[in-house]
Amino acid sequence: MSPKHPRDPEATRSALLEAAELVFLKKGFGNASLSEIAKLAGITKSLIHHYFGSKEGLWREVKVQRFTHYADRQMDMLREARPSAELLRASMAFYFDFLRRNPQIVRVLAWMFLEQDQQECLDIDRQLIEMGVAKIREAQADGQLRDDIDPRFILFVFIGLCQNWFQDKGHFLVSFGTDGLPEQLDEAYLGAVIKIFFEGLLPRTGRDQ
Amino acid sequence: MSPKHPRDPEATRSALLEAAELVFLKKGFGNASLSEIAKLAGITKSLIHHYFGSKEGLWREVKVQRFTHYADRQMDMLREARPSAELLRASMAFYFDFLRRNPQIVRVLAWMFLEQDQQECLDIDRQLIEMGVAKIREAQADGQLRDDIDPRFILFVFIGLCQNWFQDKGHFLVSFGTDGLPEQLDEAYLGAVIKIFFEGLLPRTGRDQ
DNA sequence: TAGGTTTTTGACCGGTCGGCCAATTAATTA
DNA sequence: TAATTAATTGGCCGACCGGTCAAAAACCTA
Repeated sequence: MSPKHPRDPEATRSALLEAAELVFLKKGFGNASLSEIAKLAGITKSLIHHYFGSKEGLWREVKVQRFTHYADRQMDMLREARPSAELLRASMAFYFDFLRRNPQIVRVLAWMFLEQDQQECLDIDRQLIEMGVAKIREAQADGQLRDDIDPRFILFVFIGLCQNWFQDKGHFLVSFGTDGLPEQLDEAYLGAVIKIFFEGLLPRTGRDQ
Repeated sequence: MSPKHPRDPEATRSALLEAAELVFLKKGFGNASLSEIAKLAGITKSLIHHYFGSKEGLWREVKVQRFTHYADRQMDMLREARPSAELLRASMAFYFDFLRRNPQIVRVLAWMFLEQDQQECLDIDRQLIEMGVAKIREAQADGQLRDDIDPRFILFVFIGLCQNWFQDKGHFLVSFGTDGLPEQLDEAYLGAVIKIFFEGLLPRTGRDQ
């Protein structure tokens, strides 16, 4: 006779992680309670300790999981990007779109900032940045980007302009208003940012694009 | 004979607020405990309820206090800024410097994002934004800034580029490294950002500045 | 000085939290 | 099938949480 409660440790584990991410990202570490997470995952609180040792352990795992997923996708993008201004534009659109489809990562990064805690993801992150900086440096050497700005600042601004939108988009909606802006606000912002990022705010007097 | 425990309600109140800001901004609302705040302020927990009603009340007051201070200074800046590209540059430096000297506001804003809670400061904020947008629009009409970008996006990017630095500066330091960058990293970043923001990344072929 | 008000205290409450443990149930191995 | 291991449960613990309350202490007013 088959058991009434068949077991599936991996499914349990991932259900737990999923529930934990949901609750942690909504309420933050301190405000989240293990009982709520357990209930949402359909298991007992004790199982959390069985799989992750402690509340901190679970939170750490949630962050690492999200961050590595994030890093993997970014790495994919960087690998296939050839260094040129045109492809930097495309990379920006790609990165922007990734954040749009994975809003969790923006919250994870915000929590990491507030908790001053980024230790676990340092190595991956550094690797990511080295790749990005190298690409930009090449494009500068090619004369496709101005070379009087440190490539690290360029990359930082690149990332920040995208993240910032999804972090403060709500702020924009309620305080800036959307009168006269197109339906697809995300695209409109991205378009504006790309213009500013590449061409700047000052009117161009020459015939350069 | 003089009393052993002289009273000073205002001093108590502000000591309480100061301690609360410290603890709340460090740990967040959920992780902070009233006992810790009270201890730090040198008073009893009960006094918190006497002055602010509840933990939420105290947190709200901390945020409002910080935010209005922030808004006041920004308002000062906007009032005296004449609309021109040159003064937009100066405004950016001013705003940047304000954030540097008031790192708390960056954390407050981050907490507000994560808690989806900006209700209390909406009116002030909207007022601020209207002023900023008006200035930019004037500068566009004068031909000092390109006018094919919505001024709201310009203001948003303006603010974001500054905030982003102080939010992710730590990230920059550990992952980007500082080799070959000047001692005053803040200034170096500001300089780079101003270049990008106004002139863009693409090489300028004409003789325009 | 007498009476009333505000500030401050310390003891206390019910509730929830994270964590622990012994017992039970399912899966694995021999 | 028997023995072992892993997954899962429910009950329980001490600690701490935010909040309440009555009383003491300082201040104000008359």
